[in-house]
Amino acid sequence: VAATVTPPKRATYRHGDLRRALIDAGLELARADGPDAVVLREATRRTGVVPNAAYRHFADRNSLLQAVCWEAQRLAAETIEAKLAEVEPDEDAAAWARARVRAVGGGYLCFARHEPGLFLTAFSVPTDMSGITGIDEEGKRRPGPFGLLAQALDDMVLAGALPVERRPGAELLCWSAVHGLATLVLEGPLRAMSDEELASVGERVLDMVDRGV
Amino acid sequence: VAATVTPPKRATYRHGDLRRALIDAGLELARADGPDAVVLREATRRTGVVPNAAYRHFADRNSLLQAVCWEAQRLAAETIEAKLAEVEPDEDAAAWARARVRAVGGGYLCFARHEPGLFLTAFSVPTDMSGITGIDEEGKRRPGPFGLLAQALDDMVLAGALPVERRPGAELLCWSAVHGLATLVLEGPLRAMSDEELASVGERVLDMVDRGV
DNA sequence: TGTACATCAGTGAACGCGCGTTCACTGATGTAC
DNA sequence: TGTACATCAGTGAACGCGCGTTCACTGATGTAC
Repeated sequence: VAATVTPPKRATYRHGDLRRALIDAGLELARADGPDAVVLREATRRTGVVPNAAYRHFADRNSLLQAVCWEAQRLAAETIEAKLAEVEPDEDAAAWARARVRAVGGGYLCFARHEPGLFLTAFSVPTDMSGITGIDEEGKRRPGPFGLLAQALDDMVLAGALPVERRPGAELLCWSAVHGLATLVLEGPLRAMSDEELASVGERVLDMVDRGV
Repeated sequence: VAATVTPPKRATYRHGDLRRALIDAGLELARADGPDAVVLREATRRTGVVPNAAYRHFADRNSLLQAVCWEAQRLAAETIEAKLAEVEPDEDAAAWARARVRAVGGGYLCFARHEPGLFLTAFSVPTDMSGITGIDEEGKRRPGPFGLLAQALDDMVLAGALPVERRPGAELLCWSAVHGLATLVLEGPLRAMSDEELASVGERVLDMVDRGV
């Protein structure tokens, strides 16, 4: 859709960090038009480099997409963490834990709304993120979106807000509900929905999860 | 992925019902590999016709895809109707209505599981199916998947199993939960799930909806 | 400190592919007289 | 019942496009002596 944006210029022969630059370019493409828009040639073009240069850093187009996908997941996790940080501590531990789970869901929906392309890239590209384990970022291991949810649910159990026997698999219930709403709104038949509508339906979905889990 | 399967042969110059044949071919492509696989040229190839012949019946590739998408929705509706038909009447009107809503969800998941390509084609191609109104089929108007759900929820209200004030928008809650599970399992990070696992998680999601709506 | 050389990041040119779509055509059909 | 003609479904050939990927290369860097 969008034409080549960045005028490719470079002083040095070596690029510096081409790998990083390609991922960033791919991220922009994904942001604008979703995972299918992560086109190897376009990424190199925007980086001011010849197409095959990418093969020094990625085995093929798919490897690049994979890297972009992880990055998108990391960004999603950041949005969720921001929402989590907004939750103010409550004396009632159960209520607080509950609020945190809601915040995870809210952050997820928020990310879907504001970064539709990245959302699709993060969550509909075949990647194994089912583990609770996280994502590398500058060396540290941090929990991904799924990990944050799992953690919040664990906290609910600790706070006595969720019976232990209901805990296993609870991630899936939460995730399904919220993910479903997100995709229906993004690519599905609910695209016409306004921000307010989404917010209110979002709350209702979270209510349902809260009551039903 | 799949090579050209059908050897193109035709006795008459005129095809008979090329439009129908192209839709059917497109449906096969969608069944095998999802909406992106609905490729105009391949559809004509399988129909034993020259590529541009398609333009007598469809304005462009997208029109064909749209037609295939509707057809896929119709098939989804049929699966759901089959599940609905299996629900045996209950003296308790409320319980029966409840069971019918569950059946709608179950049919949806069932379709997603057995026809992943068609499922994606039906529900992730931009189409306005938000109306409760249905789909043309041999002249008759029949409710689509969404319509069946709406109807089942209406019945719940009538049976007193759902407070009227909770009715508006309830479709979205149900649909989100079930659709989310379906897409997570299909293209998302839960692809490894076995049939049994899916069935049991499916039940739990339906429980959640049941309790939470 | 200076030179020889291995390393490897980025280049230049090209490949084969399949796609959607357009053009001017030809062949079979159905209708009017 | 038979012929002239309009209609339009399907043909044949071609277009431009952008993609992923491969090849043999050249230029800058860093290390060993």
